Amino acid sequence: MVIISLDLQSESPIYIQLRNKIIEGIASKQLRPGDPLPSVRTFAQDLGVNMHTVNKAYQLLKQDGFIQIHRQKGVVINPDGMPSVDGNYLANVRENLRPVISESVCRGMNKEELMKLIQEVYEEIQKGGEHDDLH
Amino acid sequence: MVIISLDLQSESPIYIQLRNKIIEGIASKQLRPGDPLPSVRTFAQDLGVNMHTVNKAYQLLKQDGFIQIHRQKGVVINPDGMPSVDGNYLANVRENLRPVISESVCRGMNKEELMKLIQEVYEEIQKGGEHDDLH
Amino acid sequence: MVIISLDLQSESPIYIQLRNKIIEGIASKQLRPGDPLPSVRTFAQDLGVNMHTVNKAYQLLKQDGFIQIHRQKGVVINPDGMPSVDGNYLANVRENLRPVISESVCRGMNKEELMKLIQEVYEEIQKGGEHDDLH
Amino acid sequence: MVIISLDLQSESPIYIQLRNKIIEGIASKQLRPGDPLPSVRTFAQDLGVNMHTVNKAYQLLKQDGFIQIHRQKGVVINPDGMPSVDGNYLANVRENLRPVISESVCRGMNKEELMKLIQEVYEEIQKGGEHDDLH
DNA sequence: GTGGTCTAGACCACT
DNA sequence: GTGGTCTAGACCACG
Repeated sequence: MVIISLDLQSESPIYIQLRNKIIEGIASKQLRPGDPLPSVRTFAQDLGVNMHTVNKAYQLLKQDGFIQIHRQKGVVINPDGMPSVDGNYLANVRENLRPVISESVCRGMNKEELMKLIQEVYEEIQKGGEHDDLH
Repeated sequence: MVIISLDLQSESPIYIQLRNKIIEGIASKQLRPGDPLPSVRTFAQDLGVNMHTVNKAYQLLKQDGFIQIHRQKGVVINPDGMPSVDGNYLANVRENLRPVISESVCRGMNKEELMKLIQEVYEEIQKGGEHDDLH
Repeated sequence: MVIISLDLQSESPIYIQLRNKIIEGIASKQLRPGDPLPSVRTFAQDLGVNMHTVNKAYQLLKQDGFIQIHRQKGVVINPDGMPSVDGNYLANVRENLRPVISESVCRGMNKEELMKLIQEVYEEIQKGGEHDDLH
Repeated sequence: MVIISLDLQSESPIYIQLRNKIIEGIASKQLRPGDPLPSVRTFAQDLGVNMHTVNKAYQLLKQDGFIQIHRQKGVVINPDGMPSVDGNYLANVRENLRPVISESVCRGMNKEELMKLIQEVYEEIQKGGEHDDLH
């Protein structure tokens, strides 16, 4: 599995960063449905954080359907596929996007520049996974 | 000035919400450079929040160059124009966008759908200001 | 507020017991929408358990819409009303009821006895609140 | 014997699920007093779970008088009849029912709806056995 | 003072 | 060995 780097000084909680990193891993196909994730304890040790912090990230991911916490196999990327884009999620994303886009507009970005930026990030995410298909 | 609605149960701090709402106001041209903003005290009372909270939002906005705070004239949208898109800001946006886009990808949105969503939000923001150009 | 008794020896986790007790309090109208709940710390001290245990119960209740965790007012019974009976919840209840009812059937209870038992518990819950309308 | 489906991601332990499924089988008369149950080993293999897990379920069932375990004859549904409804069991059921009923009340179910739900589940259980009286 | 986050360390149930 | 639960104690952001 690819190295996950956390910013322990960041304002955003570690468990949120971890959650996001794992989601990025899935988006970039470095992690695929059915793939195992480390146990809370070993992962915590590897990352240099507390067990509970990893657990909190796992609980979030489980709640949203990204992973399964299995009684036998441990933790795996949800083999039944990812959660879908429901109305609830869409509303959420819109609400998250609003301030970001607003600020960009204020700062003078036009629609084209914004679109280009989004596209760049989009491709950056996909590119993250093309180097190692094996993990 | 248009009514600002805050979600007091939201996970995001009130002062951040307030900051964002004001930025949205600027983006939608409901607030224009030179426009006055309420004093910390009256604004706090109108919103039903703590004075410190409004002050914190103002400090953030001032720091980023969105507003100016004068002892006599009070608070105004920066008449010298808005801050620009510097490398620092761009890097920040990218970092904020990554998890959102990643999750959308995981949930099965393709690039076109994502672009359409962004565009919708973009236009939604601009539309917010077309009703009352005066305030 | 009425005394809440927890069984620290029980097999069911304390935070689940606490969650249930609070729900029972709402069902019996000892707790009404808008009523405040103690802070995690004071409640923990009153109950003789750890802060995190109370917090976990609160998080569960918040997640299901029974309470709101308010930035200003602290924790309150959801003033906008209780969550409704959706399909998801119904399916859940059925799944929980199945083994209980099955075992009762095995042990020789007929439908009438079962109904009577349910009714008794139902009225027991409502009766819990008739003594003190004030809290 | 009818297929038993276990949810390996469920929060409730597998051996409890298994215990309950067998009790449901008895309640629906798919399993009758004297009927044999698979040996621990074969059952474990069929279900794809650990031998200890099946054993634990059997021990629980034996303890409550639902099954008998003989060294030679193997495991059978108790031919001397099922355990009865004693005060201990009743108190237990009431305690289990309380939170479920409370939550239903909170969510706005009235007594009639609740009764109807119970009745439905009750009949669902009985219906489970009408297809194959033989096994 | 409030909840949110994080740590360290412990016990237990489950498989 | 796994996750689940609980404790004690700490720091911080928020209001």
